Amino acid sequence: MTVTLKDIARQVNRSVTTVSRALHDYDDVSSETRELVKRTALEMGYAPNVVAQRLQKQRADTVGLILPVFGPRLSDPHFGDVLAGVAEEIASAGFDLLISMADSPSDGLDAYRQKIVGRRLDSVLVIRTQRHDQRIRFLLHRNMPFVANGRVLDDWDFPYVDVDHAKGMWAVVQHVAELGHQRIAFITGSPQLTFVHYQLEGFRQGMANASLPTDESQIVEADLTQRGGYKGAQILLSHTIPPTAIVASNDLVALGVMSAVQDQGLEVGRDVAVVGFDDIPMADTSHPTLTTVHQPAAHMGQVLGQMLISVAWGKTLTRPQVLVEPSLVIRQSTGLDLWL
Amino acid sequence: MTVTLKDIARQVNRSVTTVSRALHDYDDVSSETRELVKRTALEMGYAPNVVAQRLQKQRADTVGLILPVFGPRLSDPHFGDVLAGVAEEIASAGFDLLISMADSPSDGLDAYRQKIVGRRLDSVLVIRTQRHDQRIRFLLHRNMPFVANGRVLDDWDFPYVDVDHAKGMWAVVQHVAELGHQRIAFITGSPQLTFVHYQLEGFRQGMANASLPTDESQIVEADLTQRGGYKGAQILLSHTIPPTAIVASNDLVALGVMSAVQDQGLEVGRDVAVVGFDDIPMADTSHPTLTTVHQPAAHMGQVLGQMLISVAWGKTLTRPQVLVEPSLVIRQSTGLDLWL
DNA sequence: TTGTAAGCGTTATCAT
DNA sequence: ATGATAACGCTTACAA
Repeated sequence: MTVTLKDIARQVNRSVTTVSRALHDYDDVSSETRELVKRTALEMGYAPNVVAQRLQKQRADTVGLILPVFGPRLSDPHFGDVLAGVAEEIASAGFDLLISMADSPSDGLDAYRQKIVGRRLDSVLVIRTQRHDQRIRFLLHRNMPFVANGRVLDDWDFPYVDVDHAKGMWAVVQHVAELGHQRIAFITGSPQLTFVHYQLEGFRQGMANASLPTDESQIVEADLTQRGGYKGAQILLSHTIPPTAIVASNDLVALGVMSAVQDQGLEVGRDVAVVGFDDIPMADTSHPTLTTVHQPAAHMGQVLGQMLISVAWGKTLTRPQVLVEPSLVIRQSTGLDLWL
Repeated sequence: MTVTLKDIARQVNRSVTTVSRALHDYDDVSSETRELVKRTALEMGYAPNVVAQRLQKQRADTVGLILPVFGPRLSDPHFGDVLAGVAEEIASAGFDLLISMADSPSDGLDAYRQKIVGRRLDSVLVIRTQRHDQRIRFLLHRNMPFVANGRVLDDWDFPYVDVDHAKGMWAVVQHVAELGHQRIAFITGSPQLTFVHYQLEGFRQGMANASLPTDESQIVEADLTQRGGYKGAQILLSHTIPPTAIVASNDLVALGVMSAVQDQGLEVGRDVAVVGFDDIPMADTSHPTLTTVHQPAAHMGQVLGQMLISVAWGKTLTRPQVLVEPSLVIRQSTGLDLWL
């Protein structure tokens, strides 16, 4: 059925070795043979068996991503953009992206073992890092090439790309406080997540810097989805003294918040200011448009992709830790003109 | 460095064969040896070399997706949801999802050749089908296992899962016409795409059924993104007689349309009705919420996943062609209450 | 119950 | 310029 080197060899009356070398343009094969081999290969519809090549070469030319059970879904636009950047970048180096889902809730440690030790992957992308991330501990311990999209709180040395969430959130609070808001609420994801941790840090520092007290009851934890934001906002708005501004851990949550605010008959930007994080495309076309913190998702994906390829090749990275500066994008949901 | 069967064999003083059989629970190996082997394997941190297993077994346990150059981006929520369904489903069968990007604009025919003939993939998912799709022709011709998410216009027999776009769009027009709209515009993607073709068919039939003339200048082609929708709406609204309703090929486009409408100082649902297609999560939290055609994305993904595994195993499908009934979801963007 | 040997398709080494 | 041989790590007849 499938055409192998052996088939071609038989056809052209040469050895398998010669055929292999001819196809790879080795210069110790006569031009006639080379031509003959190449033509025959084409005619017979030959394509190399990548699996065999890999067994021989001991490389997989593949970057892996293991989706944690409680991680971002493939349908999260920000994550999708990062991933698109990664895929694009590694594709240009001939690498593929292998996505598997962690079956166990143990963050897929088993999956890592199986895929990486099993030589199926040359390097691994770790996403949605946690404050003390078992996956990273495991990968470091097994000495496996990986790059993380996010940091950890432990003092470990490993390559990552992250946005400065603390600084971003600090700028958010600053902006909202300058608009005159005093009761600023925050809908977060699990504080186990590193980026949430840093956002909280930035939030608290921002509040302190604006001489505002941080009311812990104004900080609610929710699923990092629109539904989570909707529910979180409902809780906050039902307080006897509801907040006048609601800040969210990401844009999806913020969109849910806007929806809840509007369903209460309130106007976003006038009655309640809303701020997100990520700057997904939706943030610019929602109504009102969403004030948020911009993350260069695709670009970060590309950087991640380059790093993943470098570590896959065993190179040492010239710049293993990349911390991207976020930027505040002020739009209608904080109703700038109305509050000044 | 890496632990192989040979290493274990040496350690326990048995042959590689015995070790292999012990690990696979063959019953012709003594329980003592089995225990010994398994314990040693665990201690040594053994994980099978999947590449070698595959070369031997001649299977890849991998489903492939080759992203066409002009296809949906990973950041498209609807597509992400479908893909999540696929990934989830095939993961439970121990399959992985391999994503590569077509480098050539030739729809990735080369990529198909390389990956499938190269035995790297057991089956392939084809997305965003075109009216006469070269990829499908190629796959059929090479007799390769695949499942398409979408149909073609040629009379070919192959497995697919699709939504009845014609029926969905027909229902949209029906709904909008019943609200009293006469000038109904349509922002589409390229008519080369099968789903756009069927949407156009449904649109025209719906218009005819409502005794409305189809004005071709009211049908504009755009990128299937929010930006595309924004631009398309701008064009339509600048007509001397602008439409009172704008229907879009998907929700992303519709969200862009809403944004453009609102930027013109018009109110969506009152001045201009807007309808999308897909029912992405955003459609429910946008402001106003978006009337759209629901597609059971995750479910379709799961069905696709099951079919992909079946064809990968060479099984014949009991139900190779699945056409899902869409359902109209009426929300605020067609301002039902206002028009009645 | 265990071991030997062949083979999956490819590439690298060493002869010729 | 070409070929024989071994090796990558694993599975599976077949033998013992």
